Amino acid sequence: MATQDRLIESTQELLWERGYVGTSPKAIQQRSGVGQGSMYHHFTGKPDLAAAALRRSAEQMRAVAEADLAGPGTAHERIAAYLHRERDVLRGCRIGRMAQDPDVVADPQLRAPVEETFDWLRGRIAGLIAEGQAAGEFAAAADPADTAAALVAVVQGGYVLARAADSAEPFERAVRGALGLLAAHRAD
Amino acid sequence: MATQDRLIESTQELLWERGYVGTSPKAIQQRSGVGQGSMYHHFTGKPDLAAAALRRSAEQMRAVAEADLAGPGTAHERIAAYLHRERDVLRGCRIGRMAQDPDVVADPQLRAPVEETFDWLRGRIAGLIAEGQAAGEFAAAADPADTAAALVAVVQGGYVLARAADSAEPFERAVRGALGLLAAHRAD
DNA sequence: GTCTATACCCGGATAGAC
DNA sequence: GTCTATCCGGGTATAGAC
Repeated sequence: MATQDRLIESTQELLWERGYVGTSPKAIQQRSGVGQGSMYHHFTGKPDLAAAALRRSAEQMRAVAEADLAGPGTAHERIAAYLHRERDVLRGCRIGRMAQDPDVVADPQLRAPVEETFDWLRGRIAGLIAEGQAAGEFAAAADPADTAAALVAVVQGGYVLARAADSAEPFERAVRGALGLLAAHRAD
Repeated sequence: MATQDRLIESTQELLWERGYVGTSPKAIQQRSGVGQGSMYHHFTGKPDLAAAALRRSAEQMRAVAEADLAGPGTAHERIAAYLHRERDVLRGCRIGRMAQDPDVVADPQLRAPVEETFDWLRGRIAGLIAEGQAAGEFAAAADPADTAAALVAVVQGGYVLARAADSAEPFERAVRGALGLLAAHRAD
């Protein structure tokens, strides 16, 4: 693997595990096996490398979500597949985690991939809900964009509750609860 | 105000703004106006002081939530009041934020107040939902604990989406979306 | 109780040799 | 491209004087 890729991949992992403030250049060098000079040759510094890592994580998250959302089945089934996807719940969301870090939120280069990912995800799910409404699969009363925001929030908040409890259970409850409420909306 | 209280209060603020890793003893001393020696006289170190600050924040969060949840009105109205409470959305939740920090999650002293707060909140809301079901106000199909977890997760996840977007809008959408789904569950 | 001095390692980066 | 040396400040604390 190319040196840049090893740096980016190690940075992705560390950002996920320890956040932006908690991730040091030295730790990145150790995990990637890339030396100091080499790292600063390929990237101008920590923010630059973190931005590259976040862009890649955002791409990957999008691809993984799209795999479920574009799958077979009704809108409800595809949303349920997304929510029930197997996850390492206690690790949390590598993109959502960044939203807690003030240094990330303050830097447009770092915040952009985070913002874009959630904008896309909310829009994608809102589209599915609208589709389901058009097909008579959901009641038409709910606003698709609001409902989509709620569903995405349940996942992100589910991670918070799971980490707080040091157990995946609250995440699973939240997802079941959300799908239960959504089911009540089905037109049939 | 007593020296301890100034230290605790400043630590509460800094933990909220910058998280545990992002909060240094030096910053606490500067914000509180308390000197180095004084700080280490009253607390054994950063974890000790952070634990005291988190316990206090947990108490306060609980009191604020209880004010809405124990208010007048039906179960649905009280839950809606809690969800719609005026918030400085972009600041996020001072307790939920801690769940992202690996050093907090790894230290039982620090994680305990976080875990207890969310356990209490989920239980309190689950009780309200059960009450509403008994009164015929909600359909009996939904599991109260699951639904409560979903509602709490919507709030926590709403903060994540809002900070990602640098706007309160996604939070408000998520709350509206959740209440919209909940409304569909009303027995009438 | 509070102050100043001191310690030691880490964070984040630059410089210049190879 | 990569390595080692060097820099300066900050993080987190201890020691001992007042």
